[in-house]
Amino acid sequence: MQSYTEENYLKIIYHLAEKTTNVQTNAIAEQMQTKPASVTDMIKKLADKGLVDYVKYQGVTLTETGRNAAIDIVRKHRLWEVFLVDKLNFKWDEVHDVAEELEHIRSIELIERLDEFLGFPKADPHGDPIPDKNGRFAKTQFIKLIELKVGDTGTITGVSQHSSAFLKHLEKLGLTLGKKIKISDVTDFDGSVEIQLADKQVNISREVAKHILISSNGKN
Amino acid sequence: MQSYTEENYLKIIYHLAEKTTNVQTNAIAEQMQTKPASVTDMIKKLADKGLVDYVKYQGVTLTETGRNAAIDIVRKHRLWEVFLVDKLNFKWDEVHDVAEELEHIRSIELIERLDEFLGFPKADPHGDPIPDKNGRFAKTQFIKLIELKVGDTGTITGVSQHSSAFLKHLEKLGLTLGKKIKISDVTDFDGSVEIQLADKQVNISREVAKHILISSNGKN
DNA sequence: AAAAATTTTTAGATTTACCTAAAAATTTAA
DNA sequence: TTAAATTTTTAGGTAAATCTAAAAATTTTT
Ligand SMILES: [Mn+2]
Ligand SMILES: [Mn+2]
Ligand SMILES: [Mn+2]
Ligand SMILES: [Mn+2]
Repeated sequence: MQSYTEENYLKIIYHLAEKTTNVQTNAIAEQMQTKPASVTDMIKKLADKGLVDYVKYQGVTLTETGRNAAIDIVRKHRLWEVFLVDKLNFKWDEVHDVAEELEHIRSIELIERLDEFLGFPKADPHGDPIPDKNGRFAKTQFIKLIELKVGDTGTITGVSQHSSAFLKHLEKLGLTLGKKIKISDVTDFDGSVEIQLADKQVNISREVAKHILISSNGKN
Repeated sequence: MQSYTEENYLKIIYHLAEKTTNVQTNAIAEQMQTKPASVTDMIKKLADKGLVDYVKYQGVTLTETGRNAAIDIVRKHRLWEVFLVDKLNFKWDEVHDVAEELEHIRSIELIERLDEFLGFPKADPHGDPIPDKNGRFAKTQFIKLIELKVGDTGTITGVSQHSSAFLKHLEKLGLTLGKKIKISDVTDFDGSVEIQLADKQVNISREVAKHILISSNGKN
C-alpha cells in the first residue's frame, strides 16, 4: 500500500512519461511543487518498493507494478471528475482539485460501483480516457487544433490544458467537448485561428489552439 | 485548517463527550487505536490551536470552534454514508470504513452539492442525525429497545452499535430501520426479548436489544 | 490516611516527507 | 576539449505523529 504522497509521485511520473521518454528529477519536483532534493529521496523509496526503476542521474521509469498503481489513481481521478460534473453539476473547470483528493480514497468496491453508477464512462469531462478496472483504455488518436489547415473539419474531443482559466475561456467561446468545427482561416501575422461553429464564428489565439484536441473528420 | 489526524481526534472527542462528561486520555487512545502518550501530545496541540480546553490530568473539552469542526466531520461522514447506500447500493454494514476516509475531503461546495443531490437527508443509514450546513440537527429522542415492556410498540429508528457483525445480524432477522415492532415477551431467565414484526416473530438476546433504538409509539 | 492501583504526563526516540546548502555528475557552449 | 551552466545527489536538519519506558498525579482500596 502506498501513501498519498507516493501515489501522487507515481501519477506524476506516469503523466510525465507520456510526454518525455526520460523522466527527470527537476520535472517531477516542479509538478509536485517541491524541491529536487526531496524528489531524489522519494525516488529512492519508490525504487526500494519496486515501483520504479532508478539509475542515479539517469532519470526514472515506472515498473509494471508502478505503472498499474499509477493507472489506478488516474482511473479514480477521472471517474470522480465525471461524478462531479454529471451528478453534482460541477463545471469542467471546477473538478480537478476535488478529484485530486478523492483519487486517494482506498476502496476497490467503491470505484467499481461508482463506475457502474456513472454508466461505465469512457472519457472524463476533459476528454481524457478512463481506464477500465483492468487498467485498459483506448489510445486516443487526437490531433491538436493548431495542426489543422484551413478547410479541415473535426470535433472537439479533448483539451491538453486543465487550468480553470483556460477551461472557462473555452466555455465562454462555446468551444466545449462534442462541438463540430471547421477551420475557416489562419492569420499569418499572429497564427490565430478563425473557427466556424454550427451557429457562430470565433477567433482563438495560437496558444489556445495548441491545447484543443480534435478528432478529425478527415483533412481537407 | 486541521490535518486528517486532528480531525479524527476532534470527532472522537465529540463522540466521547456525548456519553461521558469528562473525556479521558485513555478513552481517546482506545478509540484512536493509539497510546495514551500520543494522545497527550495531540491534546496539547489541539489546545494550542484553540480547539479544546485542556487542564493537565483533568481531561479535555471541545471549544466552540472545536465542536463546530467536529460536527462538520460528522456531517460529512453521514452524508457520504447515505450516498454509498442510496446511490451505490452498499449495505448499511459496509459503509463505515469508506466514510471514514471520505469525511476528510475538503470542499465545502462538494458537501453542499452532495447534500442537495441526496435530497437533504435528515438521518444516515444507521438512523444517526445529519447536521445541516450550519451544524444544527434535532436531538434524537430514542429509547433503547431493552427498556420497552411487554405490549409496547414502536419503530426501529436507529442502532447504537455499528459493527458489521451486529448490523448483518439485524439484517438477517429483518430488524432494519423503519420496521414496526411490538414487544410480545421478555424472558426472565436470560433477558432475551420476543419481538412481533408485521410478518413474523423473532427472538433477540438482551445484548442485541440494548443496541436497537426505538421511536416509541407510546408505552403500553 | 497510607498503600495500592490506575491514569496521565514527560523524556527520549523513530519514521515520513520535507527543507537548505554544498558537492558531484552530466550536459551544453565556447 | 576545456569551461560554464545545469541537473542531480548527498549531508545534515526540521516538524508531525507516533512509540516505549519511566516518572508524576489522581483515584480507589484498605
Ligand atoms: Mn483532473
Ligand atoms: Mn480530467
Ligand atoms: Mn459510520
Ligand atoms: Mn452512520
